Amino acid sequence: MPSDVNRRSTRSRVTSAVTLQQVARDAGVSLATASRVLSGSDRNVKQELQDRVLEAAARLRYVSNAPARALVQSTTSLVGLVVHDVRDPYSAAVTSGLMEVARDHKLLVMVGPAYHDPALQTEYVARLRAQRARAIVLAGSGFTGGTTELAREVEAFTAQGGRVIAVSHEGLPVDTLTPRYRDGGRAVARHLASLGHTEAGVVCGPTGLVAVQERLRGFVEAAAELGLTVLDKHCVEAECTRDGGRAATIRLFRRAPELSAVFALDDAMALGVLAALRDDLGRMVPDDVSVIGYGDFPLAEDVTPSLTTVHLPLEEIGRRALSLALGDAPASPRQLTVPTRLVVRASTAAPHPHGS
Amino acid sequence: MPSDVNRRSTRSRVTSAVTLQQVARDAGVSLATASRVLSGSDRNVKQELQDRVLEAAARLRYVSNAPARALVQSTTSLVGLVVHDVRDPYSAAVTSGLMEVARDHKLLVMVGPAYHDPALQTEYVARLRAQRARAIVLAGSGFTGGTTELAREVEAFTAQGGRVIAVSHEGLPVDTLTPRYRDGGRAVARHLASLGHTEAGVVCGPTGLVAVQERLRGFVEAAAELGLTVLDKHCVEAECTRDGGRAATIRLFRRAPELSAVFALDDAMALGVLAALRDDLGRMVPDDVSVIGYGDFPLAEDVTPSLTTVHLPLEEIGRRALSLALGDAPASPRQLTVPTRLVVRASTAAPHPHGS
DNA sequence: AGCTGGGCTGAAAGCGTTTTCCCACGACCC
DNA sequence: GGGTCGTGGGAAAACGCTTTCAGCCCAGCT
Repeated sequence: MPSDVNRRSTRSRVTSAVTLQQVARDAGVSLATASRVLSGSDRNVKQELQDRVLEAAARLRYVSNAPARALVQSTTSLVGLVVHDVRDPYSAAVTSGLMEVARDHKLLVMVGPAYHDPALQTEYVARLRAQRARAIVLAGSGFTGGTTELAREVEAFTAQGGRVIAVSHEGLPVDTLTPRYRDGGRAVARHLASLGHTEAGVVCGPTGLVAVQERLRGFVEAAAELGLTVLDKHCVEAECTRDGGRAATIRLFRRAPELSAVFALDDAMALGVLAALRDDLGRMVPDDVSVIGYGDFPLAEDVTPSLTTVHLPLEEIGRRALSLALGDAPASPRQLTVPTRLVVRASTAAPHPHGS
Repeated sequence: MPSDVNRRSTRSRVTSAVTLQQVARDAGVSLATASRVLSGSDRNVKQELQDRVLEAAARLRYVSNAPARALVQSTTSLVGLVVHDVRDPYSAAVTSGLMEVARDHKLLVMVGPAYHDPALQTEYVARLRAQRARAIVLAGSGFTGGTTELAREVEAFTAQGGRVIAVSHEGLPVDTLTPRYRDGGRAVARHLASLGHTEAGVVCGPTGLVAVQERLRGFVEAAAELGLTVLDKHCVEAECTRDGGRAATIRLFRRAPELSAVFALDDAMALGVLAALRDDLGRMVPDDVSVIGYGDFPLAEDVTPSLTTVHLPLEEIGRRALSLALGDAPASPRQLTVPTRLVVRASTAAPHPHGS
């Protein structure tokens, strides 16, 4: 075995990476043979040479240069994921599910937060296109409008052979995966009606978001059918945070102190609803007021009382999105859905008799 | 302008990506000139040619092939981040901070969860090395031992010119960034002592984790100095979750019902402590018992009562880690620290007079 | 014995960039 | 007016890999 290799691995400030050429030389074979052994080609290589190559590669801690590989194979093992904000538990759940699949396929995941900014999202897709990512999952929660630049960029990406899956988006010419938000809203109405509630208030997020619109719509539709009264003025809008929910609840009960149930269109807001009822309004949940959230984020189970809410299978969405992205491209964009499901916990109960 | 370019952009199932060669041809210049214009070279190019190239590039929606670029420049715009679990709020905070810096430098971030598994971590570093990532931040929270394979891999990465920053790790030959956990523990003891507490219990996470050990150590040291009694048997260990904290608290108060203060070594556990005191033990916080957490995760402010806890500047750690990684490599590995800080909220108060 | 064919190996092309090197062209100076 | 320099453009090499293609060797057949 040649000794110049050893010399190079001794003490220099920065050695450049070990190349396949070096492995080949070290094993006494040609570049081609080394490549065949290490890149899992279908060509046979005699056992002895194989061993020599593997041994040399291990000794030098060789890992193949992915960019070089990408260049010749014109495909990478990279996938991109665009989320709203990595700190947001919804984004985190989708990410986690997606990474599970990524690991099975030995793919690396590039994650980028878009903070609900279409321009950021577009820029990010462009950079993923430059990287020749194999697939992109857009899970930054869809806004209505402002997506034509994004659509252009997505088109350029798919044109060069990349696959894109959008979650809860609309207006993109790609496969789209959407939770059945409306079903969840309907289930909430059914649940409240079946408990005997006759009137409910809604604490609502920004109505510009598709997800919010759909949740509300399902709820209102079903409520109407079931005789559950939901007045427009009992539907207060606020920021999609705990504080937003709290403030909204205070406003809501100032207008309608007699309400026996509140539906928060998001779990974070539901937390605020609980806080407001307990700390600001002195109402017991669920004895005086029932509270329902939407999303079923990890803490929903842990708060007191534990939160009745609509479960979104976010990890499943992440898994499914990437699985789809790695499968064959369909002839034309598909609209796919995932089910939502009401999870009844301790924050809902029959209304207090004195109320009605 | 040649028309074969237009033809190619019409309707074929999968067009391969636009290349610089095509842009050059389209602009009527050489490959070299096109490259100089688009890659921000320092060579001058006459204004007219520049315009032609830029116009062609925009028209074709050209983005340069990052792998090809990486090959020739032998550097990429990719950085790797290893966390424990993307769903974990601590990991998320570090990630978020790091991504901020990444965006400023136009870097893409590859995130991988290691789930406290050294082997996974090692494999991940190897794959990032293959990608020729520019830097890696290891923020998967350090375990004691089992890291020699990881160290090897990290060394191979730095040998090929990559930079590595470890957060809360030990035993790696790279710059290490660690919160001053012990200071935080000391501050907790001081706070409790100054409120007049004379004895405290501890709800403790897995003692195998460096972070846990240090937090506890600082607390115990300072407690001893200040005359705050912390008996070994009042130090109960459990899983680092809400449920773990809850169960541990019940055990703790069965042994020592007279305790006026509990220090949970992690906020998630502190939530469990609050739940146990309220729901299982019927104690008021902070009137009957003071509770302190550690970590200051986003919800600490939102629970009731809001949680006094030790703030870890996780986003700052993320930012700083990547900034360090992008800076010059020091002659020898540095040990860097970030401050921790007690945040006093509503879960701590002077002990109830009837107790002492 | 001479040929054929199968099984392996190695030389070389090519992937899309950046960058070096060389050349042409004016301007400038003596 | 001829050399020298500076400026800007293009040809070609190089990056590290995969893969095609040609070549070698030996077994098997006629």
